[in-house]
Amino acid sequence: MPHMSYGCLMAVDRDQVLRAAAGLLMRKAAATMDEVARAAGISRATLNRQFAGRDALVRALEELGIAECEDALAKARLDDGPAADAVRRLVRELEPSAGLLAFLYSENQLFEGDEQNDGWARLDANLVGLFRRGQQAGEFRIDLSPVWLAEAMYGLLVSGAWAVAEGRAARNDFTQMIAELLLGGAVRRD
Amino acid sequence: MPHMSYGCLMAVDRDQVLRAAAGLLMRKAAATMDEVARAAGISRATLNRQFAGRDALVRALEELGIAECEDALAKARLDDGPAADAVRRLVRELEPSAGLLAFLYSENQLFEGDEQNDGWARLDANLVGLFRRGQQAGEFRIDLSPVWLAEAMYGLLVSGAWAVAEGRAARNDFTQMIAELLLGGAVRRD
DNA sequence: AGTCCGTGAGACAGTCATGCCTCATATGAG
DNA sequence: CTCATATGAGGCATGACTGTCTCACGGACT
Repeated sequence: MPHMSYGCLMAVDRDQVLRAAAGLLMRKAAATMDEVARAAGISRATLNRQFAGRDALVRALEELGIAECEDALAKARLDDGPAADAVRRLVRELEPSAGLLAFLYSENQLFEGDEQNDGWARLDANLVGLFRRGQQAGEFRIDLSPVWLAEAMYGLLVSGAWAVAEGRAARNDFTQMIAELLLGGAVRRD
Repeated sequence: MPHMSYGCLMAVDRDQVLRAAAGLLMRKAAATMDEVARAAGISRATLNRQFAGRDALVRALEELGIAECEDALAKARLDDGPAADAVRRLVRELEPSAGLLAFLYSENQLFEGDEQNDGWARLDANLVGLFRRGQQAGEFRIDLSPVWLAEAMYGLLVSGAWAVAEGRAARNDFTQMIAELLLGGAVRRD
């Protein structure tokens, strides 16, 4: 039976490993388990002790992504105030998770097996609900479906993460450029 | 020496194979060469005769994507009329290529090898130029960089392709929903 | 009919990632 | 100090994909 201090350290390590894996896999989705381990600063053996196989790692990454999104949704208080402000808060809260989201976005393997984590469905429902609320309040245009707005927001988050990762955009502009484009579009307001 | 009719048929086949490969790889990026061959209705042997290895296939897919984008850019006449209309024309012309673009978007393997096809750079330059023109003409807002607008357009095309592929959006709405969101955003105009 | 050529099917070895194993080591607990 | 535990290093067997080969079949042209 492991000591409590060990258990505690393992939890920290597990999270660090997950972060490092996400950072690497975002840039190189076909990375070897050995590369992932090296990126996390641990050996392949330890990585395999913590995650039984690549599937388990990706699944854990998915769980982490869902948990972070749920945290962001909670912190953004989607039901408070104007929907546009809620969107801005949400994008800001989602920024640290953008890299992980970008990886999960490209990992369509997950959705291939028909059993997909229902956490995404819950998140989608909340997001769609936010855009629907904005429409019903007269804030948002009604010729774009809430489902599409949610999907587009996800896509813009991924694009933003890529643009920042490749140096095509400044990290400080992340929240602004995504939220402003999603809300206001490219055409100049008069 | 192959007969002319053979050469002609081979060209058609090559394109059909590329289409089928794009259609499959968009949904399952890790598909086997055998699966790709079966999706294209040919045997693995023939697939390997047409494309020497997986790399060659992906490279050919990339070439096809670039060529289609260049065609779309040419047909959209980016320099004619209001920039917003040019964007709408471009999205419409790009629609048939959206699936292929979605695959290439997730194939970050390409950009890992530092030698990336400069066709993308040319396309980027044209697209960025379009948004810059819109800004200079006072059509587009200037607080969003042309580079980001181009990146966002690419991301929205991919998101749209996914939404259509998963049945979350109607194919008929593709052009409209992308162009309108990119140009006008979610907030209702007064 | 005869010939050519593309194709499909199958077999083959080579390569690589994976998962599991053992062993030596260092660090922390008692 | 002694011991336990997690770790790193390395080896090994398995499985999957790949690239290439051979052979037989069928269609097209002469």
